[in-house]
Amino acid sequence: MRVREGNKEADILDAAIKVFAKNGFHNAKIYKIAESAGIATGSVYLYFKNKEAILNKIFENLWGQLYQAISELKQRNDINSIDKIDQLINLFFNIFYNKPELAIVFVNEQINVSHKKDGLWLKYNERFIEDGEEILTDGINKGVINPNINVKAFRYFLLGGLRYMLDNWAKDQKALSINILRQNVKLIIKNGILS
Amino acid sequence: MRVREGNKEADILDAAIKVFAKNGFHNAKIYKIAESAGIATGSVYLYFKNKEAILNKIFENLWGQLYQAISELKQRNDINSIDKIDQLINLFFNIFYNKPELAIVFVNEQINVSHKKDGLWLKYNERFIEDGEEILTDGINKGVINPNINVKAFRYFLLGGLRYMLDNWAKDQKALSINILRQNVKLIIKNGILS
Amino acid sequence: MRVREGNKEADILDAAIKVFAKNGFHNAKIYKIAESAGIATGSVYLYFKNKEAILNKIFENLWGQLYQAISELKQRNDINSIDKIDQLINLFFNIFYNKPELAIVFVNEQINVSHKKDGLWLKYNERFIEDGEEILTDGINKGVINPNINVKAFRYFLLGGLRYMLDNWAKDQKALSINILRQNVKLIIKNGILS
Amino acid sequence: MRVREGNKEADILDAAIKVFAKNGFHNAKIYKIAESAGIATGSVYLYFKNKEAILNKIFENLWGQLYQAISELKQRNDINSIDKIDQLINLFFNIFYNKPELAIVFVNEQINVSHKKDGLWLKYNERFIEDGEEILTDGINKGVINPNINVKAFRYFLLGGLRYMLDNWAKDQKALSINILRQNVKLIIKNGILS
DNA sequence: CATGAATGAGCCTTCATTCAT
DNA sequence: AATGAATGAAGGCTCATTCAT
Repeated sequence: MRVREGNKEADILDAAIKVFAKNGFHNAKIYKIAESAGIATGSVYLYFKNKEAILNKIFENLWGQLYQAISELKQRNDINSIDKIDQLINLFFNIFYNKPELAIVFVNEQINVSHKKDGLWLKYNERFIEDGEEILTDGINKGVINPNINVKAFRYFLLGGLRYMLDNWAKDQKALSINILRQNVKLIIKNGILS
Repeated sequence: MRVREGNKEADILDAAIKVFAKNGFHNAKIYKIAESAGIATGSVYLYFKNKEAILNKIFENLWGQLYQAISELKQRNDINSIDKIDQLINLFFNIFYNKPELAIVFVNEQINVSHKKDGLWLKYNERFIEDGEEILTDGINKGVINPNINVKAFRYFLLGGLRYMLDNWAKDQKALSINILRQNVKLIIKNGILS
Repeated sequence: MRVREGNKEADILDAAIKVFAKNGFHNAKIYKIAESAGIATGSVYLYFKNKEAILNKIFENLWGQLYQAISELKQRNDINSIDKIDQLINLFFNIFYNKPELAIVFVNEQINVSHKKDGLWLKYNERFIEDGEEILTDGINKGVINPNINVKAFRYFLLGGLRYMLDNWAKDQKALSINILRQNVKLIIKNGILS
Repeated sequence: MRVREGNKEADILDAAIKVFAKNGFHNAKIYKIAESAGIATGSVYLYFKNKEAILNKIFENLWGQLYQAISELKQRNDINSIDKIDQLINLFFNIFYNKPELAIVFVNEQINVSHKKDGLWLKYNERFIEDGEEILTDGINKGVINPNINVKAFRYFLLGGLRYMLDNWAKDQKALSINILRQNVKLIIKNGILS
């Protein structure tokens, strides 16, 4: 039998991230992904049921990583809630630091991932949200975070802000350093923009 | 494209917003838009060159409106920069207050709008950005806004946060009132989350 | 609007019968059917949901015709059961007399027709069988048909014999006249082969 | 194609009969046949040139058996023509008695067997037909069979009837015993259905 | 001989766009 | 202007067959 050299599944995922980032999910052609992965078109289907399953796997990996990290973060006793949110922000920048194409996919293709309950990414996502809200609530209860902040509203705003920053950075990395973005998020989130 | 009584162009745009919001640009069928607009499929092409042109027009209208509003806002002398940013935030919530479907299209389909230079929306968008940055810079110069804030980073963060909030609100309007969202953005932006 | 000339649905069915007869259902290409019908490939799908639906329609028409005919035959009072069976045999030969390709499809593609309950052909087929068995049972009860004949076995044998005859005739019409076949079926069925 | 212990060629043929019977030739997947035969997909091609060759072999074996049997039958002097036809009918029922799946393949997939002259099954088939017609002609000449019977028409009718009976029996063996079918064929063929 | 991963030709189907009326 | 039937390019996916091991 022919033995697989390397990891074809990973090759396909990497190729798909590139093609999805460049063309968007709907304009991404399977044969382009296969070409980029250095395999034949049909071989894609040895590893993934269909085009959507590739995108699902990308998000499964991503949200799995995000959930794993926030889960550990939540349990730490050595830092307070504000520092945990600081680390949470770092988390996003670190994950995408060397992967601008992944950032573009993360931000723009979430809408195309299947929301069927069989998706593992959805579970990770839900748990991530739970842990994130828990960190915030904990901060409010402990008096370090403004109790007037609505947890859900904060989540939307922070995540949305991060996503849009990452997307813009990824599309033109020279325009603005990722670290400037990181610092500004933290600054605004913690202190607002008043001088 | 002559516009008759009943304004079919507007009918098509309204229909397209509904269908784009529900299915996404790539899964939106022209015949569904036509059906929703109460005209025949082929008639869509009397008013728009193609599917993309419909989306372009939606964004042209939107960014035109946004530019118009920020332009006026910028020139006001009766309020300071912080209040102008306050009004800017209001602007977004007000525009989409009764148009959740338009919010969904605004947030999710920006990526599908042609970036060719012939697009009027792009000009409005650029000018909107210019005016927005001017308001912020002005605030910094006048000492009311923290000078450590990077103008571009702030723009990405605020717009991203607003977009994501609006998207989530639009998809489940009962979950969180739009005014809670509005208040929280302002609170966070101005004061941060520290208690 | 473009007005249909002739009857495209009928054109497609005729074309499909030709292509199915020549290549079999699974080797029949939609573009070949379209070509034969004088239309574009995509136009086939204006009239039929998919390839299978074309075959279904062919069988719906056929069994509808057969059911209609046997239904009338059953109710006749002017002829006895034996004559009804005689007419039943005629029925098959008459239907396919000028349509050898249809005969080939009828015999060979029945197996590829969907047996889902939504198929109208199935209802016609079931009713045809009911009426056929009724005619035979009636003949037995009235003493004109040998009571040792099993109704179902007879049905299988007669229909199978007719089908195979028609198939062979259709594939080589010069080899044996359809009327010789017709006479022989009747002869054998009624009297057997003993001299 | 060397045959080893366990006779993989036979295993493949048995597996193929099952899969062909269940799904039909065109919906039968090679990997399913291999799976059922307990070998790897690629190994099928060590024993058969391609999918069609498997079907050819099935028919070669079948028609070889049928030819062999009719050949012996033809030469017998101890029974008359009518009894030979009786035995001929038995022949079909006996061959498929314990092999309903083979019956289904025999009846439905004949159309998919290659008719290229290189097929051994075709020779057996032709010789079978010759011998069968000879038996009938002999019966006519000896006055035991009705001389009005057309030999070819009789062949079509009998074989068609038998095929269809076997197919229906194989698909629902509980509905009607194979022996009832057998008796009815003989009854009808010999005496007709008149009472 | 045996394996099963890899290949890639091939086709059904969709749907944005066109155009005869 | 309006219609909607007709078009046909395009691509996701299947699976018989191959071949490196």
